[in-house]
Amino acid sequence: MTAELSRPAGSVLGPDFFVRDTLRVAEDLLGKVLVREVDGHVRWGRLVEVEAYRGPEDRAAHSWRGLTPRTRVMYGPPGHAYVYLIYGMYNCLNFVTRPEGCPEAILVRALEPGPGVGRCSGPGLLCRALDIDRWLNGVPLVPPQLYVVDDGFRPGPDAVVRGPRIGVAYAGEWAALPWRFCLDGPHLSRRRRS
DNA sequence: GGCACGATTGCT
DNA sequence: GCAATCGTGCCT
Repeated sequence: MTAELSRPAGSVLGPDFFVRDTLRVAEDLLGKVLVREVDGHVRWGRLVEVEAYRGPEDRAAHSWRGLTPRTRVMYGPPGHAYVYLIYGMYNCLNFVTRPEGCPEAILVRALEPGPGVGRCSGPGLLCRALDIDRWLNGVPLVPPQLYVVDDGFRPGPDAVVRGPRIGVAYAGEWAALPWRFCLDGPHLSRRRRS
């Protein structure tokens, strides 16, 4: 069987999708399918948890400190992967949004696992499950390596849950903004508080 | 060159 | 509660 046959059917999201307002893109990403292909082997999962980061004014965003070697990709064109190493042991995957020169991105925090993907709640484990590391930093989100597909699934009107972003308590007032978007279910990195 | 710390995770 | 583990950003 070929890689084509096991790819999810649908349209690939391009720069015109990611260039829009970052909060809007984050919400619209819920339910879309993240696809990773390694050596012709396809793995995918449905996006159920993402967070918006809007620099340089957003103190929680890496781009808060401006243009540095690490944040260069965030300043680049939309529809590219921003991957960084965290705590020396995990990678985190982001999608760059907004036009070139506007350093914003969306952190991918959890997937509903599809074929070839084990349970992977949390940005570090998700990257491990999909074989995503910093060598993919800066690559465009196009087939076959790494891309996002709209397969027609649409969350129900009340399915989207918003809340404060995880792990950014240092960011002062920015930490409280409801810029984490989830589809409630068993695959979130942290369940909604009762 | 040195040093503090992190958009995490799992074990005590 | 805390250690693992290392690149990044800021300081000297």
